[in-house]
Amino acid sequence: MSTPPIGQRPVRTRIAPSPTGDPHVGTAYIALMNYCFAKKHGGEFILRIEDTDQVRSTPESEAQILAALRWLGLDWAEGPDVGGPHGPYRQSERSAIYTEKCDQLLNEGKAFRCFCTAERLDAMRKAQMAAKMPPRYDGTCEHLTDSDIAAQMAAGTPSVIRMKVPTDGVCIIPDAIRDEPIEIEWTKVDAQILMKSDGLPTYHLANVVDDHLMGITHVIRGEEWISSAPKHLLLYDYFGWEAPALAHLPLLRNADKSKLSKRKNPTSILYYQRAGYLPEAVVNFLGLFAKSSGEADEMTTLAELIDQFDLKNISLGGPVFDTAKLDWLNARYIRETMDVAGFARRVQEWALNAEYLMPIAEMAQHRIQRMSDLGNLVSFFFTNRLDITADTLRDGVKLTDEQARQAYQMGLWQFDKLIVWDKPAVEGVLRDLSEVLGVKFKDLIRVYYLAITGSPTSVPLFDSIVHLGRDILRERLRHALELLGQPTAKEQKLWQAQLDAPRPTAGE
RNA sequence: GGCCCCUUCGUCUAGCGGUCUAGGACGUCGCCCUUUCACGGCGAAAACACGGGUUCGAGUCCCGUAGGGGUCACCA
Repeated sequence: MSTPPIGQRPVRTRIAPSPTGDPHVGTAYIALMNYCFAKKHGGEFILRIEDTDQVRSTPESEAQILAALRWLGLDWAEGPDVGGPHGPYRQSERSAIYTEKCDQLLNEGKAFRCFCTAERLDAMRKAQMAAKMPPRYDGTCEHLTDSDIAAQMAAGTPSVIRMKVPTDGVCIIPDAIRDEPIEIEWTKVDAQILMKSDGLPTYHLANVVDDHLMGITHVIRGEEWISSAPKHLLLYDYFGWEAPALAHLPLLRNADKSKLSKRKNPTSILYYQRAGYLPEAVVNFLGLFAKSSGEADEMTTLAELIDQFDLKNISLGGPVFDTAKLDWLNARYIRETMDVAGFARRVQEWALNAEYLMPIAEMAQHRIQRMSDLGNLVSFFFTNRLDITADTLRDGVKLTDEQARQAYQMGLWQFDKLIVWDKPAVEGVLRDLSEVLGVKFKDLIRVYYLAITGSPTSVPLFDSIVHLGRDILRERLRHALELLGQPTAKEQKLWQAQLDAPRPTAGE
């Protein structure tokens, strides 16, 4: 019945991704740290899907994240696909648990029902900002009487549940990779919404409840969570649970030091896969951020990484995700860890496999006379960066350079917005773009053919884009902009406005 | 802006008061090897953000300043 203190229990860590997009290298990095920590201490690493955001979560994203982590070799002992004693491992299937826990807080007076509308809260925050005050919930609903609440409920007014927070004192947050604990005053902590009006919990509630129920002993997560750590610690306290040890890892950065983003860098694991990186090289590269390199060879196996793993070795400065060293490592894995036959096999697995080849064969079959024509026709499917110049992009093009640059930049924005990645969606973006730019569809398509395939004529464009995937597409468009000239901040603003302007036949 | 985190070569980092005229790796550049390219070998340029303390002595400890980042959602 009585659980031993966390320090005496077997280590259990988790990765808890939200399935709202492509599998991110940041997720892989955090997962690797959790994985290594657990293995180092003979513990277990588990996977939980945090899909309480009904609007943005998709099953496709979940499947891709699982596949990506598997590809990297970070196996989990428990998870939505493999089950386990603490399931279900998908938060959308655990609603009843959260409702029960939340009701408990409500009954104990540690949380309260709130009927404030989004509009009122918006106005409130604006006013607070204007008055140079930190935007915080103003407590309007905190002291409603039971009859007030009953009346509102009876009237069917939508409501959320918020947690109560102390009005004075400071929250001490011990952090496993920092020498001193972090301190945050309780007055700086907002009355966080625990339960949304759709009846699903927010991250804060679900995360705490699940970490406890799943026996997580160490929460190793990104630095972006530091400021909400007091809420989590308070929840553990409210429930009378011992909080797990916390460790906040520095965030991976773009070259300009901002938080790693797909706008400035390829961030999808799928991209690195498609670009021909080996999973062992990717893991090795990510592991370098947590390994005190000293004089030792930086090429290390996952086993060595685990063996030397220590949270204290992690540098606190956010590392720039610069893949130059990844390229070098990948080259070494290619030439040092496999013989020729092994290398040939890896290449087959990479892109010369039936799954990847089939759609290409379908597109090419009716466009060639000899099989030897295939190489020139579809080589763009097997390369990362195209070997082209600015003049390649102008071959027979009716658009001006400026229009072409707009077409590429706008495409970059619009393709990123697509939730479903299929042929009609891709075609929709391009048709829409031709309208916005006021150019013939045919003329617009040509500049895309050039940037994507490197040739003015090739296999069907929309299918090609779908098959290449959004990451390679993004890279090709970015490359095209590099060649033709990066849009200035002014141009970007202008073009963005042009896209946002209402149109008679609005796409999307 | 408030709060919080962070700060050694271009990048990843070693350094935990004296051994630092600051070490390694990637990248860059040069030379060598070589029918090309790559690999490999040798070598070079390249950093302690700034200002105050503490100390016999500071990259290492303390305090400021500057800079960067994160966060302030019915997203995680």
